[in-house]
Amino acid sequence: MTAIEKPHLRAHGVPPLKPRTSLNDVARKAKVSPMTASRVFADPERVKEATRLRVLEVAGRLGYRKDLYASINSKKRGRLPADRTILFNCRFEQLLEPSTFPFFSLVYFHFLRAIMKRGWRTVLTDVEADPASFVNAGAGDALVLCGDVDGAALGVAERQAAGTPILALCAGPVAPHTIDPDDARGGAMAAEYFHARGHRHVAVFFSPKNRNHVDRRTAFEDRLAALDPAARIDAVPMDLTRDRVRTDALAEATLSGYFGDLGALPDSVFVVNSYSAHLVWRYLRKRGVSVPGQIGFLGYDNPPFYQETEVPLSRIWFDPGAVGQEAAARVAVLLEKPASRPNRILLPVSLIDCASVLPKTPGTQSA
Amino acid sequence: MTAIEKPHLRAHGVPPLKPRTSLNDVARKAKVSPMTASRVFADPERVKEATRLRVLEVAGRLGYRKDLYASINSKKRGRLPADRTILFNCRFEQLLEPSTFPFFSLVYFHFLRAIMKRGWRTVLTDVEADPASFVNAGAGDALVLCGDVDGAALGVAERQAAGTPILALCAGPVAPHTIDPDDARGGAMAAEYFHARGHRHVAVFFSPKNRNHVDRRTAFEDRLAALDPAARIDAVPMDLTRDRVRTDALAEATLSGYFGDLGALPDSVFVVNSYSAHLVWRYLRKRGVSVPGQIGFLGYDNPPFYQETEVPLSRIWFDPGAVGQEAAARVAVLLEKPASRPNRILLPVSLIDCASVLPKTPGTQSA
DNA sequence: CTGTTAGCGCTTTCAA
DNA sequence: TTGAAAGCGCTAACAG
Repeated sequence: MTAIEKPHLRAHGVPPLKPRTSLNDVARKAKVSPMTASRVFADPERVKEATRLRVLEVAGRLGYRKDLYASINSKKRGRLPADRTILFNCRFEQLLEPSTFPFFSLVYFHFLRAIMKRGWRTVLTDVEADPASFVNAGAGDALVLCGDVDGAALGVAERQAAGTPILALCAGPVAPHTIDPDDARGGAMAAEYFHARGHRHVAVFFSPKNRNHVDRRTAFEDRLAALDPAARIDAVPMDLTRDRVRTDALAEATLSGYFGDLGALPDSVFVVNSYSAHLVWRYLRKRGVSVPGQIGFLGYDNPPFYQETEVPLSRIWFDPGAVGQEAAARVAVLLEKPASRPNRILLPVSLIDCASVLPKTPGTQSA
Repeated sequence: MTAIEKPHLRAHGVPPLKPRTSLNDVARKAKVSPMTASRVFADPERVKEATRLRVLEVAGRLGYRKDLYASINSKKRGRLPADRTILFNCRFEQLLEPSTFPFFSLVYFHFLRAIMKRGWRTVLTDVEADPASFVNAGAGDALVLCGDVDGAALGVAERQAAGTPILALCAGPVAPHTIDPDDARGGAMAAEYFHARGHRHVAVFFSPKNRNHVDRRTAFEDRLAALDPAARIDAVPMDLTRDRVRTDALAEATLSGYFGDLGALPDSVFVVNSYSAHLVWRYLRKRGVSVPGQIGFLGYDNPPFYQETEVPLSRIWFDPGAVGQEAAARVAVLLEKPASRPNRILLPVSLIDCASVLPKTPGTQSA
């Protein structure tokens, strides 16, 4: 009964375990056949009470517990499907440090609930943080990649999941099957929103490394230029690093650089992601710039803080719940027909208008 | 290759699946022994390239994928531990509708990360919402109950997890092993905080159905009475239902009832949970009652909104990350020694002072 | 009510 | 580099 060394587990950081008591051990000690012992746990009614109690007593004393893997495996006589596990990969940081609101958590939990209803279990992993445990998680029937993925990590994941359908969520087109918000539409809607209110000078804050953000910005610029060729757009890159403190410091510098002494403000700002929006809003508030009095504000995503400001902030958003549910539906399809051809689903976005961008009268329009 | 009906799965809402291609099928078609085919996937280097490619080709064509359960089961020759799965149960609602901040999500993700490092996987369930899928999730090596649990659901869970260690998190003493915040200390700290600032008339808002909240309130009253026997405490029950809209409506009524025409305000309010705190704060703000000018405010937990108000709000909190990590450590112990005796761990709480309770000069103290 | 037999799909071991 | 034999722990099917 000593601990066992299994090199291939050691390598993955799995500690050695003591051997378990098996059903045979129990049966032997209880002087019954393994089958009877098995019945005690699978179908107690069919075992005479005296026998059952004896078996249970022995089992308890020996610390017996059914081995799920063996159990499921044996049931495959009747062709029980084997695994029914889906690997859901997301950077833990994105789950653990929901900077302004728990977007990816919500995607995950909605996915989880929907897929469980279909009879599947989920194992959450983070290839990037811990490739070993990702590998250790074993095979899955499908792999969902949620949010940003590092290139190297993507490689590991794809190799591990070879032969398995892979679905990318809010990650851009890194896999054959993807679900993304309709970023182009989001950007265009923003342009229309400002234009309808006569705003002709808008600062766009975006993170150049995030594909979704770039798409939003690009579509925004294209649409605004089409609507109002003379409109002025200041595209301000605002890096989102993986270190929050650093991100905040960078933002501070960027914002000071852009706004300068706050002399000539743009008509409005359009911030294409919620964390940056929060930073921009704080920056302006701290310096006494009134929103929407002095400057219009349009954010992205839908964290609670947009609603808690003195004047609630308009924003464009898409529902994380919809992402999760759509993902579950899509995974179900891929599970049925693993060879489905590549497909990119765009989720509709919508605008919540809180009048944080005031209409300008023609006379007061900026040059 | 037709779909199969398995009554015991049907009952749990699991759809029938098609039989899978097995390693033997592949081996036969590729004209190699099952062993060689096995090596192609377990240890490719050891198979001659030509053979390997042939096997892979056939496997691809037949849509073969390794059966995890069989694989793990067979490895037990060397006495590999069996399952390594922990059931983590939490009401989906609590995960999906983080009213003001994602407390339980954070507990879960922290637990997950810590327990994965130890080589365990996690399956998330909600007995209450879906007992069937809970049962269907299979056996686990331990069960963690997180947050409120309904009595009946608790029964199902306990029966299902018979023989397995059960750990309750922030749920009160519903299981032999528990981890809870030190609510008594939290309440006492609140009392000391108000007393040190000369506040002698405090309204406590709490949810009578939540054990943690009641503990906080009780400890608060006891301690304040001990410090200042003449202090006046208004205990205001504020129900947290599972329907958010209803909760908000009830809160509105309760608050109107308590504050009336806002004539005689208490010195301070102490709200023992974050969602209620949010509601109380909004109520006061909407009616132009200034915090902390006209009324002091002490909240509980640590959602971001406490920091976003004009004057940040003081609060007592404990770290959800600590709950998750402590839980992982405790589960690890229970896994080693399943027969450990019952144990209740109290997590330290601390106070973040944002001066949202102003010191009263003796002359201005209320009666 | 209980036992016997056979077998789940894969892998270890050992021999060729 | 490959294969044959044996076995993982449990359970379906069928007998008694």
